[in-house]
Amino acid sequence: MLNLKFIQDNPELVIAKLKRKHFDAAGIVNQITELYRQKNQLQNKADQGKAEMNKISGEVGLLMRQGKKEEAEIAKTRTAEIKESIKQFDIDFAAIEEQVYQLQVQLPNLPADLVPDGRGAADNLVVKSGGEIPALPEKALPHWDLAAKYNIIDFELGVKLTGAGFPVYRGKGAQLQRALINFFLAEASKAGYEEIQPPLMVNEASGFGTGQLPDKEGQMYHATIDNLYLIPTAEVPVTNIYRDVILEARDLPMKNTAYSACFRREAGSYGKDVRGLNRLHQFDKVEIVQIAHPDKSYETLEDMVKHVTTLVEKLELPYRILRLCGGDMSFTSALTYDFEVFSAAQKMWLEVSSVSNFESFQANRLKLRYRDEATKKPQLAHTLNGSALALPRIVAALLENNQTAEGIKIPEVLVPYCGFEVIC
RNA sequence: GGUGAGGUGGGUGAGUGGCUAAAACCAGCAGUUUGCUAAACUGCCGUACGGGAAACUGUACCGCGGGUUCGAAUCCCGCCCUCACCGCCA
Repeated sequence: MLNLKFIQDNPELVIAKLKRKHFDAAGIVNQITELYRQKNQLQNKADQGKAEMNKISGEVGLLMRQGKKEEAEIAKTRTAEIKESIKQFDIDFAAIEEQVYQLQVQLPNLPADLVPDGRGAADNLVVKSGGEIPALPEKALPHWDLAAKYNIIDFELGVKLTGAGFPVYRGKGAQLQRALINFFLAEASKAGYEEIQPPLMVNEASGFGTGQLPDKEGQMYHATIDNLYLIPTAEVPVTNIYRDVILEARDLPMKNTAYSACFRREAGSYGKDVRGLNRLHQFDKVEIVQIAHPDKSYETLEDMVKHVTTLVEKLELPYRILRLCGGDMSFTSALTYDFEVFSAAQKMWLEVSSVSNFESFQANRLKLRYRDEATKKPQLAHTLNGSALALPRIVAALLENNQTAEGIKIPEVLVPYCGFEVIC
């Protein structure tokens, strides 16, 4: 959520920037600035009234202690009217605050200057690519057929146990999962991220803090009896560590990594690229999160992009990095880089990571601040996160790209983690 | 699931109607002293929203919401959460 004062002070800038996200903010921004004015007027009136009440109460207390009961009674008679007017001011004030808030949450984050113009996926800018797309033999199989052939992932069994989108990994398939998780965590630790093992369920306050609630409620599994939500990403619990926290500037950046299973209902996405591992209800992911000083957050973003780049390179996967255009970015992001790997049998680019700077958009909602060293005042920090990496599509690409007549070759870097070199 | 206790500032914890934004201690910050470290001493040490060029100042906040009262951290009602013990159990 954008900062209210910032909107108030820079209405034209907000409107102009949001145009690049193809969001017409003029109406909302104008309403906000008008309501803000009204809000301040009301607050002034209410505060004056309350100050008067406090004064009278003080006087009454003094008179009572002096035993001047009659004078105290006289003072009391003055309060009824003031009290009534305060009550009304407070009601109006709360109503306006609520209106402002409802408008405020409708505004997406402002895109950074680097964000390319464009409406959709076709307009994203490829900023880097690497690796080589392998030339597969004629009879190359898609990963779901390879999974069955080598008996490493059982989609049917998952349907029996739970439902579609909950595959069962077995044998070397399960070991490969574990190897990838350990590899990703080890790399993150090496890069200075503190490892976190978070809860896989969160409460409402956490869901709200990172913006899944109230708007995207339908995307999370909800255990209604206990009112807990299964996390769609470790970003939720890890970022919420810093909810309502004021950090010292010298402690920034905070760097955390976490492996977690991720649960997504994916309501409404049925039928689109859902075969095999392409889109699941439960999947594994290692996430990296940083809390950065506002002056440093774009350096931090570059740093995170580099980290993810080394991962796909070490896995020897053909990849490309996209800088998302205004129309394709998420509501909350200021700048996002998507990582895609090429899955050679499907002949498709698959998104395996999304690394974003949210600037203070998330922090404002989380009340995540740091103490400015010069002014000693709390300021909103910047939050960033990225996948490093999401497993299923990595596995899909690994299986498809590395298939040979002798079996599936494991990338060298993973062999120590797997304990085998080939799946056959 | 049963029973009991409790939610106060970064932490411990005092406060049961006005003199309490809230004692005391610890941590933290600045300084004095000291050959260094340490210790001792002195001062500072909440957040948000308003007003003000600023100094400064108004209001709100003691889990959340409501109520009683001239006045509520303190009394009443509802909700949420935490802890302890017992039972069950990985």
